[in-house]
Amino acid sequence: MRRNSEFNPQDFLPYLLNQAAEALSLEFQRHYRGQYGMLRTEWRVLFHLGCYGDMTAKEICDRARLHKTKVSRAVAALQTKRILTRRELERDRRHAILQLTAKGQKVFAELSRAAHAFDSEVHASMTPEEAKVLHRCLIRIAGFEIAK
Amino acid sequence: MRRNSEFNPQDFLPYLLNQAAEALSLEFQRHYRGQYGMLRTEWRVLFHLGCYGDMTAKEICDRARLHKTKVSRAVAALQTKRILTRRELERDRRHAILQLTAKGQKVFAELSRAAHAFDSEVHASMTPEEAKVLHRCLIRIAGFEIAK
DNA sequence: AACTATTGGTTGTAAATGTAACTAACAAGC
DNA sequence: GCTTGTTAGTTACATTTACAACCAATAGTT
Repeated sequence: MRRNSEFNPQDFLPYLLNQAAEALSLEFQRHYRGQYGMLRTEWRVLFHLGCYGDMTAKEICDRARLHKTKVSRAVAALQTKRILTRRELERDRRHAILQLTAKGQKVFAELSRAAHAFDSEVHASMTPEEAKVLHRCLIRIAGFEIAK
Repeated sequence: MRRNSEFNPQDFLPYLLNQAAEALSLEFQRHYRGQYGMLRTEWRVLFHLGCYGDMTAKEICDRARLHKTKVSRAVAALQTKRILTRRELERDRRHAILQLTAKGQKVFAELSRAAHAFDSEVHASMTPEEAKVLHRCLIRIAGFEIAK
């Protein structure tokens, strides 16, 4: 049996997008994983807290589009790593505000710097115009257009 | 503690890319998962066999950038689903050529059609020019430029 | 032929993820 | 007050994945 189709995997956007995302994620992993032994979800939680400031687990779920169990476990892990602490709200004890510790802030600052550098490096392979189009398309595909 | 950073997650390419990829993958899943109970890796293997024709597991690993254990298990699953068969090479019995059964070809044809439709739908949200730029950038990021 | 290395692929086991069920706190209706 | 519903979050269990060890076939060396 020969080639069944004129369809090329690289022309199928979900596939191509996944490959590109995987390539970048894998490479950036070494920063949070190698240096701090963090998992992807842990880095995401730290990232969101660092970028947006203190918030509840629920807010992280919504913003990062992560399931609550994933966030729950990541928060627990970050807690034992002394990256963040939880402060229960007395007016509604279901909520707990998560906030970075001093150590958490330091780690975030370092990873944030690495992220910036990494991002610049990736962007170096394209023109400013390309970068703009890419960003616009991805925002649209990710469905962020309304949310923002 | 307030916002720690001017860094916006949506400006971090690995993150944005991941969100976009996840959004599309999740949506397309329902075709191979809902209709045929396939896992992502199984669909990928089928996809590659369908697009490129018969090949060994190793070739699928290389092309699809999947680890051999993942492919091994996906192949086993597709075999019990009667989607593909393996034919050992007599001149080197380590290799086995994988090929789609008649049923496998039919399933591929259907999913391939769904994939095309899905892709067109996604592309409908951008101009041809944007699509070209997006494709070019993603190919570069995925590291396909040389491989192809 | 015997010895080592490499290759293609599988299997075992631990770690991570997804799903559903659950708990606790609050809110709303009666 | 009590009953029902909703929300935030955790836990338990099943599925999936990652990583390392493994096996069998071949290639390369002596």
